[in-house]
Amino acid sequence: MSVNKVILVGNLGKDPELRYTPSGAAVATFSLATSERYKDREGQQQEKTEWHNIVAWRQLAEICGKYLHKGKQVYIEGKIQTRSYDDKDGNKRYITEIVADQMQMLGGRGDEGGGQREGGYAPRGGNRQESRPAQQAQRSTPATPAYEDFADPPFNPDDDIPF
Amino acid sequence: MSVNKVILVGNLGKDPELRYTPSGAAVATFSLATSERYKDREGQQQEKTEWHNIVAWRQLAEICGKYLHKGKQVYIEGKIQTRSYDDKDGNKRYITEIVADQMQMLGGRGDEGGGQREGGYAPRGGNRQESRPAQQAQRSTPATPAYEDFADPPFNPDDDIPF
Amino acid sequence: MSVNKVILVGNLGKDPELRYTPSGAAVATFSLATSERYKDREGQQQEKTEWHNIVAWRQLAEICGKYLHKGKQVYIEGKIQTRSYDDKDGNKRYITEIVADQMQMLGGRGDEGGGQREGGYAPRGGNRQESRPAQQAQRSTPATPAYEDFADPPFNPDDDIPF
Amino acid sequence: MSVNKVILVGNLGKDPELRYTPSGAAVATFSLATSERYKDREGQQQEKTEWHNIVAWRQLAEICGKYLHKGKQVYIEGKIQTRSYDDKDGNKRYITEIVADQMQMLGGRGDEGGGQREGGYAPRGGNRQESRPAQQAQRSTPATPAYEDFADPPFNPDDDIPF
DNA sequence: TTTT
DNA sequence: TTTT
Repeated sequence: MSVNKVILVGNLGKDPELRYTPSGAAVATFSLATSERYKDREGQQQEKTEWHNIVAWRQLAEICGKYLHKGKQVYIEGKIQTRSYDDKDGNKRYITEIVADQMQMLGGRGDEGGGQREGGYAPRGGNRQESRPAQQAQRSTPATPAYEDFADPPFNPDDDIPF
Repeated sequence: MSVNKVILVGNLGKDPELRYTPSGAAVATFSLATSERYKDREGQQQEKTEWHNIVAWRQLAEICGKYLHKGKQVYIEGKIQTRSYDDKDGNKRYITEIVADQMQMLGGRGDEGGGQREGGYAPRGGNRQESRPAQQAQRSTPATPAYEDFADPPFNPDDDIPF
Repeated sequence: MSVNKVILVGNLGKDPELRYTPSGAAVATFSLATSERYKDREGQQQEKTEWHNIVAWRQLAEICGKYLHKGKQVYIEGKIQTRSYDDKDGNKRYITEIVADQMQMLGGRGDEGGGQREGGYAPRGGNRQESRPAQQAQRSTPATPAYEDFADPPFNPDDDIPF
Repeated sequence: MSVNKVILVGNLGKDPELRYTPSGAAVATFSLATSERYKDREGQQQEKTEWHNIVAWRQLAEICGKYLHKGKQVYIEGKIQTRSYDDKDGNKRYITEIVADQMQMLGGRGDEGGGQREGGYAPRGGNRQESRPAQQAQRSTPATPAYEDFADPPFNPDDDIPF
């Protein structure tokens, strides 16, 4: 019953740090700058930069560690998460991070890209029919497209297409 | 290198239609209304309604078919897709649809809910260590949280947590 | 060259607090809960709640103060912002907030609503021609719609429509 | 009570077309490509391109007409809108467009940028107090930041700041 | 019609 | 700490 979604386009302040948990899961962290321009009361153009702590896990972490670098412009989609930890004086501290579930490299040539999703999903589908029913080819074309016309299951257009 | 994302909150115009492809994949379709209020030049409050064609596949289709109904308020996240088809006169026609990959029921109690994603993802992880290393419990609390402090891999907080 | 966008659907943890700056600007603050369900390693359904600090300014603050209350479900669109302040021991602390620029009440009847934007924008347009050229009514209908067919300038459909 | 939001990152297929309505409002139109990669059933990498019809009005239209060009990578935020028109045979046709309300140029150097919003908003604020109350400078630093600590009204940090 |  |  709720939505927690963040969309950022910004530049990395440093190269990502890639680490591994004891059980072997990759985790990449980096900071991302977004900036906003505004005019102050003297009418001067000013700029204000916001720094975001980005965390990526598993396959997406590996890709971030491999392809991102300081200054790179990226699109990040994820969720907001606040963790608590105890600082050196034993006080509870909070840190807010963006847990990425999608990353897109933007802009530069020399930047090989492709959208990347978190998680390394298993392939869909499986035992699908190779043969297409003959009558499908003969179906008439009604004014309203029937369900057979849905040409595109998400993420795997070749899978399970009914015509 | 691109992003195609739609976020809608609106109400169903009718009950969803749930169908199956020849190979057995579920597909649900429904129309969703969003409305915008504005003042016309006479200063009268006006309302303009936009109708969106929503398509959901597989597990998400099943959930839509089972739980959604006319009038229900939902959050939809997905992508824009334009399909072509031939109308009864043989002319090429285009229809733009929103292929949903997330749906959230909103509003009413009596609406059991929970976020729903397209696809029925397999569980992550697998062979994870059950035992937690003893030294983890003794670690000091540095000013900067270490990677062991990342408490929350996305979607499966219990999996692969390093402390 | 950057984007900083947050979209939340959640419920208020308390009634909003509405205050005014010395110069008279309204500011509303409230916390918003979003929750995520997941299965732990014992296969038990678990829920994790994230609390977001929301800040709204000016007209949007007034609306939040007037219409929102504890438990209300809302859609919030805004940006992430981290402020620093000095705590009682003189240490620099950081707090991350969502500065709202749109709010939508969701769900309940008895909730009069309508999308609300930050800022109290001035009306658009101004000296527009009341008379519509006669030939507009006679224009033919080409296969490709001309610019005159754009029926809908955003947010104010009656303003500046060319036909 | 509804949300209709689109976020796109893609490349222009052609230079934008900039036109003016009879009453003088600028309107820019262009098509934007987003592409998705997927593996077909032979395991071959495939690409599917989606073309979006973008419409921008007024000040944003002028900026698009001036700075965008074929191939340029942009971020677009807007809403989905379907218009109807009559084709040359007198049949009602529908076209779905994205009415942009924000545009960001991405990527290229040689691309002067800055976020652009639809509408040419009037400046906020106005007669604000120049002098800051003396006691503000002396306030103590409580554990919980008070409202006076809100350092940043959106879009105009210098306006109406209470300390 | 773009881009990788 | 980035970028324009």
